[in-house]
Order: sequence, then structure tokens, then C-alpha cells
Amino acid sequence: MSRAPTLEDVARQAGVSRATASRVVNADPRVGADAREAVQAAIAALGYSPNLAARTLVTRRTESIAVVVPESDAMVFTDPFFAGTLHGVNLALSGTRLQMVLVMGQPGEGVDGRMEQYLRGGHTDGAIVVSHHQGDQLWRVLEDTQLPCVFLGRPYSPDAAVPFVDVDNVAGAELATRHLIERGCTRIGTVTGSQDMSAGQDRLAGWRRALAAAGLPDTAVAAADFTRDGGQAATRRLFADHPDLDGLFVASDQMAEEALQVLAAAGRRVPEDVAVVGFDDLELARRTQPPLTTVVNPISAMAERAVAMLLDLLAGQPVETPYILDPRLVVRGTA
Amino acid sequence: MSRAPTLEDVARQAGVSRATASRVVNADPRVGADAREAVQAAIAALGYSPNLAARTLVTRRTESIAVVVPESDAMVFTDPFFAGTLHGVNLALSGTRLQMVLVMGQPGEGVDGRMEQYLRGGHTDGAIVVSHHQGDQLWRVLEDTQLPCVFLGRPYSPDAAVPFVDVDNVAGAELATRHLIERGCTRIGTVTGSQDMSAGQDRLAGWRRALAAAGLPDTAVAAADFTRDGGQAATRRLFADHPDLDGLFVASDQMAEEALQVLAAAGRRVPEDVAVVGFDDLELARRTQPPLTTVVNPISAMAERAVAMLLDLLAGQPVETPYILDPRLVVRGTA
DNA sequence: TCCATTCGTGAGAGCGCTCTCACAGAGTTG
DNA sequence: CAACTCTGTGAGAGCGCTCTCACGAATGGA
Repeated sequence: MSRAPTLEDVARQAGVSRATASRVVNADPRVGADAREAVQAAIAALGYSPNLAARTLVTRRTESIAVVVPESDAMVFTDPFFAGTLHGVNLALSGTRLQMVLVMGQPGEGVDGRMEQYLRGGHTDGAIVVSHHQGDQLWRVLEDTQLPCVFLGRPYSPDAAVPFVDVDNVAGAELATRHLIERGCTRIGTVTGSQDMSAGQDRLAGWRRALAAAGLPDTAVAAADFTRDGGQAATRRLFADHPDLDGLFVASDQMAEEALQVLAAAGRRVPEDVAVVGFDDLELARRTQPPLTTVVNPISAMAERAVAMLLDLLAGQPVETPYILDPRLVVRGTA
Repeated sequence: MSRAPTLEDVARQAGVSRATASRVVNADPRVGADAREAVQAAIAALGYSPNLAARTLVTRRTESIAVVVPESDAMVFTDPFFAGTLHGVNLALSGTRLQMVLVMGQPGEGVDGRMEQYLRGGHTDGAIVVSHHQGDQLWRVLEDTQLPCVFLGRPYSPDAAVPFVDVDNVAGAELATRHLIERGCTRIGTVTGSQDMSAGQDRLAGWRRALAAAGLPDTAVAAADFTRDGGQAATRRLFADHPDLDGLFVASDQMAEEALQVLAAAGRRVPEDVAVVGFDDLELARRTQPPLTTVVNPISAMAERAVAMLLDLLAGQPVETPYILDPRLVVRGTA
């Protein structure tokens, strides 16, 4: 066969018009039983499947949504956050006819690259945007494209008036820090996440708030960037500068795992000498020695929520935004 | 503006015909300088970007390829293999104008679901298929769609005559096991991967081959499925049944990490009492206690290669298939 | 000087589909 | 029984684009 069968072929074979064949394909109820059966038989016989480009051209719907990851480096791949997001999106998309299109930034590619091209090209009905950095002006593109979108995590730019879903990072960090305070820590440090991401900023702010409320000093800060290497180096610096710390809040579990190793290597017992709390509750939190006390970051649930919001947006319904999930502390062995 | 600008609008604004405007958009060299500039100005002024559906309809090219993951459960998300694959594909795709579309199986969805619909709909120019299980009859769909595709990992079904790229899992397992033999182990067990995947089968076969060549028994086998829990349980069973083992080949690093913990909990020293070799060389291999000796599974390189093959296929060029990469042993602390 | 070639451009035919509109025939109402 | 609604169907326009073909003007060799 040189050419894929078209609706025209189906219609001819079934002895009906193209319009009727189209109705059957799209499950339009206003079709007689005879015609319906004839068309269905023809579809089966010819192995017909609709040409989506043609359909999209007229309906202006693509039945797919983009998951946009502006992250340009490899970090996103080692980050379990990423996998959790995809999982949630996929979960939320089952039951719908929508497909997920992963649109990733290329190394060394600006906003003007393929990604923008893709979004502007009307290739998707909507977008979920994750991991939004300070520099990204992506929301501008989305704004003037009018493409319905939901951000996963509060956009860094305060002037980006887009719907988003997030966990309350400030409250989460506060929860973690308060837990350290309640168990008797008085000299509490923190290893921060990237300060060009809202999650990094907020978790630092939450730590500060808890300390301020307790009247404790908030000077033991070591800046990191959510990477393992960064977390390790920051922990070393922190304890070199503040050898007397008895509590540590680390802005992510991956960094916390590194911190635990640094502390172990330095001969400090956890939680006896230093109590440690992480953030995210990744799988690895259950496997550290001792198991990591941490704050649950409900990534998958957030992703599902984001998709639900996007679906509402696509249906023209109003959405509740921002949608902020409450964090929860999981007490394990490290604090 | 109620409607996105079309090529017609651009042409009118630039005072040229639609055909000429189209030529400028597609970088056709046979356009005069005046016309080119006028069109480019019009494009900028109107904020035009081409409608991809319309373009696809006539060119029959979508400029995107599918990464197909038939995996129906959540395992794929916790598996770093998955991230590495996406990383490689993304890397190989930079520099091309192709986009990556992630097509994932839904929980409880058969081959007939959205995924097949999507593939059949001509929504992508080609496909990379990963993690191909025994049950998946996906390649049949791909076969009668005539969609160019490359499998990442040898397809389970021997009658699937599709191009694929893989690491030589048999040789890799052999390498690992021979290493154990060379360091003096004589009672060597294995924790296997899923036997409904070719990687699982081949790694077991390689282990067998090395033992046969050395005249050692190959009876200490515990079946697992590449999951952490499965690996842990299998290790326990294995040492309950064969308490005298002095060497262990585990078919994946994730399972090997669990095995190390089981051994540590049982009070067996690694590598003194039991030497352990894993497979994959994930990041975690560097972090285990002691660091894991393992076989490099060049996931990202494989993915890049698969994309390169797919691009050749799309260009109508012949491809070298199967493309088998050589495994390499990384000796660290556990063996 | 003339014909062949090249170059830049425009006209127009579709790509395969959906969807509006029109219409015939059957059923329903006052 | 006239005036309706309702139901199933077909005709046909048109979505925005590419690409073939045709054509006039400029160029080049004989």
C-alpha cells in the first residue's frame, strides 16, 4: 500500500458520505445503526486511523500537553523530582485522551530555541512548566502565546501572573526547623538550595522564621544549589565556620544524604551530636544511616493537581490559584 | 487579536505572494534580498509563527520523534535507567530540529490504548522504544505502521526484526563473573533481573558462561526483577540456601546496593567474606559502602546511538544493526 | 541577434479532516 | 391536516500550509 487510507476511502467503502464516516469516528450519536456498522467494518478492513494533523488543523486541538523543563543542564536527570513529576502527570493523564510531550531545554539553548518554537507552533493544547529559574523568561512566551499553562512550583518572577501549584516551602522549612528546636537544638545551621529558585528561597526563609520565633541566631548559612556536590561542599564549609552546631536543616534530601556522610566522616554522631532534617522525602530518605527525618514534598500529587488545573483551564473553567499544598514532617532517625 | 497571524497575513503585509513568504520561512535560497527582508519584517511585526499542523498535513513530517515506554507500572520512574535514556535522547536531539515526545503506557492499559493510537496517528516521524518486555506486542504495531523505529535494548521477541542498539549483556556479566573468579572466588551466586526482559536473561547467561568456562557450579541463582525489594528478598533467599557463597554477581546496581545492606546486616564483610559485582554503574555505585565494583552500562551513549540510527533511518540511509556496545568493568571496593 | 538557461516570483491545487448548513423523511402537536 | 420538531445524512467550504508548475526578466553562449 502506497498511501494510508483516508476518511474518504472509508466512506466510499462503507457507501456513505465522508461526513457520516467522520461522525462514526468521533462517536457522534446521531448516526443510524446501519451506517455505523458499515463504517466500522470499513475502518477495520482498511486499517484506517485518522490523520491527527488534519484533525488538528481544523479543530485547533492537538490532544496533547507539553511538560516543559527549561533546565538546560543534566541536573534534571539525576533529580528524582523530575521522575516524580512525570509520574504524576502521567497518572493524571490516564483516563483522558491527552498525550504528554516532554519539551526540554537544550544545553546552551536560550528561550528562543526549539522549545519556544515548539510552544508557539500550536503543537500542544497547554503546558505544565517545571523548575522555573530566575533567568527564564519563558512565562513571557507563554503569556503572549495565550497557551493555557500551569506552573509546578511558584514562578520565580513575582510579576508572572500565572496559575501555579506548590507546596508551602516556607511552612515546610519552618516545620523542620521547629522540630529541631523542640528537640533541644539551639545552634541550628542550614544548607540552602539554589537562591534563583523560589523553593530555595522559601526554604531558607522558613528556617529563618522558625529561628526568629524562637529567638535563636540565624547566621549559620551555607549556600548550595540542590546538587549533591554542592551540598557536600556547603556542609563542610558550614561546620568549618560553625563547629558548634547541634542542628542542621538541609534544603533537599539529596544534599542531606551528602551532609550525613560528611558528618559521619567527621566523627559526629547523628542525631546525638548533630540532628539533621532534610526536605523532599525521596525514597533515599528511608535508606540513609540513620534514616532521614524530612519534610514531605508531595511531588506526584502536585503534578496531578497541576494537570487537573490545566484540564479545567482547557475546559474554560476557572481555577483556584495558587494551589498550595501543606507540608508534613516525617520523623525518622536523624532528628 | 482574535486569530493567530497566518502566512497569508505575512505575505499581504510584505507585499509578496504566499509562496514567497513560505520560501523565506523555510530558508529557501531562491528568494531576492528585497522580498526576504520584507517578509522577515512582516513576520517580526505580526509575531508570526507557522502552524505546524498545517505544515505536517502537507509535508507528512512532524519534526518530532516518540520515546516509547511501554512500562505500565511506576518502576520506570524510580529507575535511573529511564533518566539516562532521556538524557541521551535529548543530547542527541540538540542540533536537530526534532522534538522528543514521551509516550508512556498507562497503568492498566493494553497495547490498544492511547499509545497505539498516538503512534498510528502519524504524530511522530519515528520512535525509540525502551524497556521492551516479553508481553509487549508493540513492535507489531510499529511494523504495520511502517513507522521507523529503533529499540533501545534487544527486543525480547526473537522474531522482531527491528533495528536495535544494546550493550553486550552476556559479555558484561561474563566480565563481572570472571573478575570474581580471578580474585579467587569459587562459590559464586547471582541475583537475576527480570527474565521477561532480554537484559535479565542475558546477564544470567553471561554468569553461567563464565562459571562453565571455569568449571564452577552455577546453581546459586535467586530470581529477582530489577527492583530494590526484589533484590533484597532474593539476596536473603540466596544466602539462606547457600550460606557458603564467597562471590555474588547482582544483575543491577540498585539490587546490588540492597544486597550490600543485606550482607552488612548479616555480619558478612564485603569483599573479604563475599565479593560483590553489580551491573549498570549508576551514580550510586560510587556511594555504597564500600564503593561498588560494577559493569558499565552506557545508557546515555546507547540512547544517543539509537537516535543517530533513527535519524539515518529517517534519511533513508541504511543502518548498522544490531549495534552492540562493549561493556567495561569498573573495579571499586566490593570485589 | 537569437535561443537556452537561470532566477525570482505568483497562481493554484491540494493535504485529510471537521463542521455548518441544507434537506428529506418520520414523528408530534393543536 | 397544516405546521411544527426531530433525526439521519450529504454537499461543500475551508483550516494554513507546501510545492509544482508556469512565466517574465535577466543572463550567457553561439
